[in-house]
Parts: sequence; C-alpha cells; structure tokens
Amino acid sequence: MRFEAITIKDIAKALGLSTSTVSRALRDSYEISPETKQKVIAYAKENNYRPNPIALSLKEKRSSSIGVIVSEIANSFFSQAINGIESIANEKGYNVIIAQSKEELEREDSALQYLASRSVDGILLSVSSRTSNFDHIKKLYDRGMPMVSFDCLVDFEGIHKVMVDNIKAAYEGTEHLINKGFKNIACIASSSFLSITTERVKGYTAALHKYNQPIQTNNIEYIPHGGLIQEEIYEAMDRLMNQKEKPDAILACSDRITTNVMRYCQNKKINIPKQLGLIGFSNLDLTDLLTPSLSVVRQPAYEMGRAAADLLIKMLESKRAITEFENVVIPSTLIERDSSMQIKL
Amino acid sequence: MRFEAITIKDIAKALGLSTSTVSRALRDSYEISPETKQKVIAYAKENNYRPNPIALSLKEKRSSSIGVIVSEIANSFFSQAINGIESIANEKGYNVIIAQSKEELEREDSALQYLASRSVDGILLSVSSRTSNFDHIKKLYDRGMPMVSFDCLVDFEGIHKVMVDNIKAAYEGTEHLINKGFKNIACIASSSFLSITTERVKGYTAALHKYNQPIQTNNIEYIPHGGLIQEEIYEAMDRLMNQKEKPDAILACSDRITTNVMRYCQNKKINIPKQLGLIGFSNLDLTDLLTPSLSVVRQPAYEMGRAAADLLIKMLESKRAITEFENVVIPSTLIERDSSMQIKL
DNA sequence: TTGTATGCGTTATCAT
DNA sequence: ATGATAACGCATACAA
Repeated sequence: MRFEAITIKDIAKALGLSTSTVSRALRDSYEISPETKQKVIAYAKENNYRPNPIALSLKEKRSSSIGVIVSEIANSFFSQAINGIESIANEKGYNVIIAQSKEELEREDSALQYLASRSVDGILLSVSSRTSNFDHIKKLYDRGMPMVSFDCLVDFEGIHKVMVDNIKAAYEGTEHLINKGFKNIACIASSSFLSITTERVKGYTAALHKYNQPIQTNNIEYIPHGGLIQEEIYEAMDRLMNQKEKPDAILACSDRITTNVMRYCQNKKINIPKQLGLIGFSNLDLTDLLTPSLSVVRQPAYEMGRAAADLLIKMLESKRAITEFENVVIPSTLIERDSSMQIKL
Repeated sequence: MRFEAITIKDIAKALGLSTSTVSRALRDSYEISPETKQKVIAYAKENNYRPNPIALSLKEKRSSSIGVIVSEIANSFFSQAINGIESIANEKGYNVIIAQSKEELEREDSALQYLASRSVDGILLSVSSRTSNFDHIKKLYDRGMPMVSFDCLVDFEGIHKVMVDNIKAAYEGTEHLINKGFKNIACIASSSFLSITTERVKGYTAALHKYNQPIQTNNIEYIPHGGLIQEEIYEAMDRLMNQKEKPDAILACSDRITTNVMRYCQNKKINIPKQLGLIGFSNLDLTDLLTPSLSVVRQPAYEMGRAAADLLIKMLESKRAITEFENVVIPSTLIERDSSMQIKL
C-alpha cells in the first residue's frame, strides 16, 4: 500500500461541494458561508488534511525551501551553522535542503545546479576552499537566484554576505600567543585566494607588526583543501618544523587545521604548549576539555546560520530592492584557558 | 528579477514543435526522428534545460526525496550519520530533507507530519529519548509511509531497523574497565524505555556478571533527555559520587553523556582515570586527542547512515514485499588508548 | 455563496 | 513522426 494523503478533491467529494469551495473555505475566504466553512474545516481536521506542498509549489512557483551548500556536514562549524539555519527556516515555514561540496569545485557547481533545478527559493552558500573563480555562482545569481554568502565568502557586485570579523579574530588569537611570550609564531590557513584566509592572515600579520615581531613568509602555510585532507596539514607542519628557525607557536586558522595540528603534535610527541604554543579556530564540542593547552577562537556558527537564513528569507519575502539589505558581521569569541582549570589527563 | 528556469514549453516554442515531441525527444523515444531529436537535445543543452522536479513529483506522485528525523543535527553521531545518508541519497538521485526532534515528543511528531506533508517518499527515523510510545509513528507507517528506524529504534511489527550491536558494545566497554582493575563500575544511560538503553545496560550487567562483580541498581542512572541537558548528567554524577560506596569508574552510554561526564570531572577536579575510570560511547572528532584517559566505544555513524538510506531506497524502488528486506546490524568499535601515546597537556 | 475553467511543467494516451 | 489533450493538487479569475 502506497502512502496517499487526502486532497481537496476528496473533501469536496465527501461533502458534496466543489474543490474551489473547499479550497476557499480552508483559506477562510470571506465569500464562504460560515456553515460550509465550519463543515469543511471540521472534516479537514478530522481527516488530517494537509495541502500538498508540491502542487502548491508548482502553482505558486515557489517551494518554500532554501538550499544550503557547505563543504561538509560532519564538520562542527557547519553542523552548528545548519542548526541555526534550520531554526530560522522552521520559524518562518521554510524547509532546508542541504548539499555538500566536499571542498571540490565540481561538486559545488553540481550542487548549485541541483538546488536550482530543485526549485529552491534561494541559496545559502559557503564556498569550497577550491573555488578561486566565482563565475558559476555569479551566473546563477545573475539569472535571478537569491543568494546569501556566509563564512567562506563569494565576492562579486551585489551579493550579500554574513561573516565574522576574521581580521580581529586572528589578531586577537595572535596577540594572545604573543602575550604568552611566544616569539616566532607561524600561521596555517586555508587556500590563499579565500577571503577568510586573506583576512585571517591579515589579522595575524597585523598583530606581529604591532608587537614588532618579524613577519616571515615561510612561516605562513596555505592548505589547498581547507583542512579536509589530513596529510596536507601534516606536510605543512613538517615544512614548518624543519626550518632552521622553527616556530615556537602556531595559529591554526580553521577547525580542521586545529584538530590536525594537535594530532600531528600527538604523533610527534610534541608537548603543547611547552614545546609548541597553539591557538586555533575551533568549534568542536570537546575543545573546552583540552585546557589549558588550547585557547581557541570560537566561530559563532549557530548565530551565523541564523543571520544568514534570516537575511535570505527577508530578501525572499520583501518587495524592497535587494540593495537595501545590509551585510551582517558577527563577532567571534576568543576563549582563553585558565591554567588552574586544568583537567588532569 | 525572479529566477526562471527554462521549460519544455520554451523549447517547443523556440523550435516550433509541440511539447510532447520535445518531451519524447529528451527522453530519447524511438518515435522521434533523429534530426528532431538532435535539434531538441542540442537546444536543451545549450540553454541548460533541467526538468522541473516539482512538476515531475506532482505527476509521478513521488518526490525523490527522503526525510530524516534525528534529535539534533549538531551532534557528531548524527552529523556523521547524515553524511552517510547523503552519500547514498546522492548516488541514487534522492535528496534529503532533515528535521530535528530536539529530544521532544511533540517536535518529533510535528516533524513526522511535516515530512509526510512534504511528500517525502520515505523516512529515516531515530526516535527522541522522550518517545516511550510509538503510536504516532505506527499510524503513519500503517498509512503506508515507508520507514527505516536507525540507532534509537522504534519497535513495532514490520518496521525495519538499522542498529549496532549495543549489548556487545557495552559489554566490551565494561570489560575493558574491569580489565583495568576497576571494581565498582557505574553506568549512565539514556531513557530507560529506549532499546539502545536497555541493550547497553544489558551488556553492562552481563559483563559485571561474567566477572563476578556485584550489580547494584543505584549504580545505574537514566537521563531523561538523552544527554541534551547538561544539568541532568551533572545531577546523576552527583548522586553517584555521593553514595557511601562511590563508583571508581563510569560507563557513559552516549556521546553527550561522555562529554558531560568529562566536563563534570573537570569542574570537580576529578582526575581521569586516576580518581575515576571512564569509558564512553563517543563519536566526537577530538576524542582521539584525549588519550590516554578516555577509551571510547565508537559508533559507526557514517556506516549506519549509509545502511539505513540504502535499505530505505531499496524498499522504495523494489516491487518485492517489504517483509523480504532484512534488518541490518553494524558492529561498533572499541578504541582502546595506549598510555604511551599520551599527549602532554 | 458556490461552481466552472484554467494553468503551473511534465508525461501518457490517444489521435493524426 | 508528430500533435492535441488530460491528469497530478491547488488557487483563482470568471460565471452563475
């Protein structure tokens, strides 16, 4: 037996009315008599009637659903962001369709095509770390697909953005290490062409500059796949640690980079923070247990998800010109560990 | 400007053909002349034509989408499971709509109604820890909605399940603690009426029995919200630690419970494993860094997601009787820490 | 106040 | 080999 939902037609037949009368009664139209209305609503309720959203979509040319493209769901930052997106979407009666780019350009593009063809009303996009060219995105945007770029940003005229103040976040993280007495701080970041990377590196160098520490280009490592591939981070660490003047601390500029730098240190038996200082961007749930070795820059993932979904849905539902909407910048949080809070492992 | 996709009608008009000819040409029907076919396909490709899945759904009475209900997306176990679900769905041309129950019965029920009304072809469900009664689920199932229950299981006649061998997992975890020399092992689990709970507790008691350790009911704590609420775990720990004969080790039966037991120990400055042994079910990405204090039972979340999605889609696409499909049991993994691999924190 | 007809995009059935 | 028409479920312009 196939699952069959009750339709307006069924109600009409059962009550000896026409479908339009039923439709109008259910939408509480003024043209319908109270008695009929009541009868229809009672029957609908009794039989658990729900309008078929597919038929509605076809008619209204909108699906009340928004698409989300992230690099990977199983990444705390994004699962928290999706959580935020979901909460807003739920409130406003939208549903969420999720697609993953897995940090690959082709997958990102096909996800984009897929969502467009699924008739989503709009798209929330955090680009993959391999996306150096935004043409495929701009093309869809120019065809009229509403979009909001969040976290890993797309940059072209008109597109709306929800972001954190990455410069400040990286600046504060670096400053924290400097204040702890580290003198030769390296930085591992994602792809060099991404805004989140250039901004975080900018914050890093700004802090070094402010505290009169030398800025060495061989102390900055860029990771092609944004940390998805462990080996790439290990290789970067190898390069850094094999320098003549090897760094005494690391600024790890993403969730995955942070985790894998810690793994590297564990494998190589490098003591954090005695042999190597570390501060990382991280949203993992357990980071608070890794005190006092790890101070983290926490990205407000949930809040970003909410802000991005809120902005997109406002754009969708407003008649105002799209240019009237403003980008959103959300502050990140530096979580400093107190050594006295140490868990004895 | 609103995003408008190209339709068969547009192609027909542009090429001076009828919609049915275009439709047939695109589906490579034998009745269409090669020239026409070629012309249509070329035009479609050039203009990036994609069939409108909404119209298709309305016609076919199927949406090529499956619904997933989990307690929370931002929980590593579920985000990994969703990852697995997504991978299978992608392969087979389905899309995934996700809903969260937040461990609340009403939210679970409304998610169920929502997905049914969204015309999903089937549902993957991990029940909330507050679901002691399956009537709302069975009702939908009996109306013909294909379902697969995974992880937190639903149990009624006919429903298909994808699960881990919880008894074995908990047995091995407990055995591990016993082998380390712990003599008074307590157990913190989720709601008492859930199969995952009863099975894990069964594995726990079986191990104690096997090694001739006393089984004390006040050494078993049940958490109403499955660990979503930190206080509930703290209270359980308080009760355990305030007993006259307080336990020397804990078996934590879920991801959230494990994390929060660790947090509790950190706050109370309880040394793991010197003052208190701990083994927990955990899927967090960072657990491998918490050596050697924490051996974990790792749930094969990704594999479960894949197995569940695979089973559901096979059920959807097969003409065979639903009873012919078999439940899937997936083994969990015990990850024992080697003290020599200690990260110096 | 209610009913009839149309269209959203697609395919299947029936013409031609 | 191609075209016209109906149907999926719904909302609505138009008729009565």
